[in-house]
Amino acid sequence: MTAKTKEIQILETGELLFNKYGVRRVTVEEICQTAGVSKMTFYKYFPNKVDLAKCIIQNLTDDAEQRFNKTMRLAIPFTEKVHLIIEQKIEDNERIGEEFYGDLTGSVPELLNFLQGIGRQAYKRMLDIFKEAQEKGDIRKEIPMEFILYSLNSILDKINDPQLAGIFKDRKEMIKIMVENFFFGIAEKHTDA
Amino acid sequence: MTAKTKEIQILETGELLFNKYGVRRVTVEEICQTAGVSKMTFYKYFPNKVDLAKCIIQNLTDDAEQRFNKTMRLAIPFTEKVHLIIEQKIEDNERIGEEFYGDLTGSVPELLNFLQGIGRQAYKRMLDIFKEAQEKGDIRKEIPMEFILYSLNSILDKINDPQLAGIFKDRKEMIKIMVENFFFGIAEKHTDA
DNA sequence: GTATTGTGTACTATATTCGTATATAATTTA
DNA sequence: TAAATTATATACGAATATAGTACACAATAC
Repeated sequence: MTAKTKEIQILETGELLFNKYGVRRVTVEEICQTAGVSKMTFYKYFPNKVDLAKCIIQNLTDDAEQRFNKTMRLAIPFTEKVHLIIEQKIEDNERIGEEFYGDLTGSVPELLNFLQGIGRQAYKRMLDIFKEAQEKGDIRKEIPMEFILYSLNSILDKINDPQLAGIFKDRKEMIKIMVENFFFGIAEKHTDA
Repeated sequence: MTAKTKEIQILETGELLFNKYGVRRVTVEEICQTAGVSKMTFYKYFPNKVDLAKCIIQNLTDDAEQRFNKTMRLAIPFTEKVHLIIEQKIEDNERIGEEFYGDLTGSVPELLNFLQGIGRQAYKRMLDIFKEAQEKGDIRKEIPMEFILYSLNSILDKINDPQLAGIFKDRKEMIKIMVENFFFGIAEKHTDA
């Protein structure tokens, strides 16, 4: 039927189940049964459940990075680019279900560090892009890069703040608002680049 | 804040979590924490988790029955009534989430019997209504009531058939098609009653 | 053939969950 | 206020579920 390797079957099944129920509520055996794979095969490819989750997140992140780079290389005005990036960020977040994400920060604390690590990498990439944009004149020159740095960190932290989560109807809405506010609050007004 | 009793808080929390994750994946302690209730209080009102699930289903069923009776007492044509009933049935099904329902028939077999019992009660009520409808001329007289009985049973059985589940995109779609087919396949054609 | 890859079962150790006991706090009622 | 009711928090043993491994065997690829 499917010419997929067992490893890919496990990865796809994991993504499906984790998105639906979160990491905590899903067992290794359940993944195996759903994927049509024996437990031994699972442990051949992944040391444990949390590592599978990490692997899935890593794949999703790599995908997101590729799309991000692709968009950044486009020869379009900066503001337009930012719009595309925001839309992509929202799409990216939709690919990790609310339950999956909830477990990352809550019941499986090990994954929180992992995710924060990934966040920091993304943060560095963004910083380079902002520096470049500032040199090009897309971001106001008088804003210290340290402030942008601080603001970005602030956003990354707040994403996991339960108090803030209560203000918005869901996480996606929160991210949308925050990212839009961040970008367009610092963007130099200009109609074309 | 909420003037709700602890028992109602537990019931509402249970409905919420069971609908989202199914009975199997939710623990008693989780219900208690989410409901803001101690475990002792839980066991004061409910002997165990499965019994809570039963209670929730019973409540939903009672609600559905009330709405059903209300609709049946309306002075409108039979076909119109059937349309309303179908819509209600679909709404009823939407109130029990896919995951909740899945656990009822799968991992928590005790609940299957319970649900089938409820199904049989509903079945008796329906039968009376069909008899009345047949006398009134809303259903073709030449159809033996035994066949209607058989067809109804057949539908109730098939709802839990995993093979059939694969044919439709989801359970709701399946029920909609089956109920519509059942009703309008036996309905006497007439423009008004 | 013979590697390779995968399966199925059984098994132990560990972790989770259940349900209860107990002592204490908060609230209601008389 | 005193007594009764209701809820909580913690701890606990028992039952259950899950993790991860060992082993013997089957299917498939080369």
